Amino acid sequence: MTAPMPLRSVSELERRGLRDRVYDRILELLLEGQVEPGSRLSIDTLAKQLDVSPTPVREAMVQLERTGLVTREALKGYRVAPPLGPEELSELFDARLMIEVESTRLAVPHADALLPRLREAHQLHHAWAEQVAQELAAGESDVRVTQEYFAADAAFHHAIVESAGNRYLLAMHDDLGALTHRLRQAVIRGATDVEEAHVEHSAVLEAIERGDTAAAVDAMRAHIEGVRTRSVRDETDQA
Amino acid sequence: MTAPMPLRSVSELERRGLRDRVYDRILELLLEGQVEPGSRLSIDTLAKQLDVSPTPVREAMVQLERTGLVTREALKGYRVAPPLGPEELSELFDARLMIEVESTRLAVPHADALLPRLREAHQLHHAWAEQVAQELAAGESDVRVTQEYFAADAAFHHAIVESAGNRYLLAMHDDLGALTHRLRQAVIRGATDVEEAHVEHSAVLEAIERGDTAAAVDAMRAHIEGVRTRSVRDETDQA
DNA sequence: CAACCCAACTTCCTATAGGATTTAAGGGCT
DNA sequence: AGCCCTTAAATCCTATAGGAAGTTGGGTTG
Repeated sequence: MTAPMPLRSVSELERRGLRDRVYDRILELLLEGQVEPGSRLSIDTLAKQLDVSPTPVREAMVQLERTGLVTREALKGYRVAPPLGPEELSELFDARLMIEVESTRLAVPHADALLPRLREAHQLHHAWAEQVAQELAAGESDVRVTQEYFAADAAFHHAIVESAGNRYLLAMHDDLGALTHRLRQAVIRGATDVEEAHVEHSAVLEAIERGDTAAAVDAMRAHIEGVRTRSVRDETDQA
Repeated sequence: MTAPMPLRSVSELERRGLRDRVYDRILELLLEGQVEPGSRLSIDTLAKQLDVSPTPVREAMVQLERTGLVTREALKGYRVAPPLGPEELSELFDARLMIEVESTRLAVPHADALLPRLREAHQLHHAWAEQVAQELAAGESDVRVTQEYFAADAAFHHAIVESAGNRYLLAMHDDLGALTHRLRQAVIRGATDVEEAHVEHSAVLEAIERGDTAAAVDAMRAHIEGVRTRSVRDETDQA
């Protein structure tokens, strides 16, 4: 007979239709940051580009509306969401602060499961941070390198929130993740930014390794505030 | 010429297509709680019942997926989400606790704008709570009365989160709102529940009136924990 | 010259049709 | 009887067509 085999249940293998693949493809386009904010996203045009009919594209757009990356106006179509204004930025950081601090608090007791993945993500973050720093020093800017750096950064935070063991916290964090991503693209300005971020990550990691909840929370708070500070600094530099 | 008239900008009058109305209609059906969890939601059947084509229904379902009220399995269709298990319930309360406590903290400084609406919501909550208590004493249970009571309760919390002045907090709170609503339907068991809830609301209101942030936060925390306690108590009573 | 109006085009939105997949039922085999 | 396979119905999913609303441009009028 079929003994208790480590067979992953079918319900866990999530099945995907065409609509989901179209969603992923459009999401890529948006996160690459090549399309400028405010520009129109024509259903028919996207359908032709992706070589599918408008119907699944339309459904993917409904799904994308949720992420905040696109805005919809009935009978007028979709647009790439405009860039975040100062007050939206501030509110976004406040929300992230709340979620990540609480997640850190809840995650420290589960450090056993968390630490391996967190160390791996931290190491990747370090490697790509150096790459980015090198490129900045050389005056280049490879899109793929920055993409990988962002992914490593996101993985670090994602691991912590996931280990908090609260699916709603995780869902909220992922929701903000897309908006945060668009923010990140504007944050790398000085070469010191990535290094500072890595140092702050290290502080969080070490506190978790020691099992020091209070220190971990403080370190996370300091990190988020650090990102906020660098963000507004770069913003004003740009102006 | 058109002087600076108090004309509400067109962008604020949200335009609505058929898809949005279908969404509202299906949402009503789900929040009424008449459809049993786990049952299938056929696209075609819904389309016939609402007398529209399957296309807008399909898009409304994509939108509903986000609320957590329905679950989707590709090529198999949609189902009414199963009832929340114990751990999901616990996580939901933790998430609500985080959001509402933080919102209370942020809302107290804006008490001027908040208090009028909060007092009104509180009064409504009181009125409907008495109605519910009367019906429970008489052994009846009018669906519309409990609906109104839930709406008043939601309005109270919504007012506070809205006054926090953070759109992301508000969005997250509304997201949890749908799930919370399904939870509420199981919470009214003893007649004392609604009275206890009202007393706890009063404590929150009074603390905000005094401008006492710490007390307001504590009162809100006590309220959420109170709901949690009553929820699990009624749950075990039922078993 | 500016403002308005009208017409043609573009785009979105809903409805319908057909292909693909799942589900349920019935007959045959072990 | 129990299990499996096959067949039919129902359902979901994608594609296409046509109607409705919005957008753009040119022409006209004050």
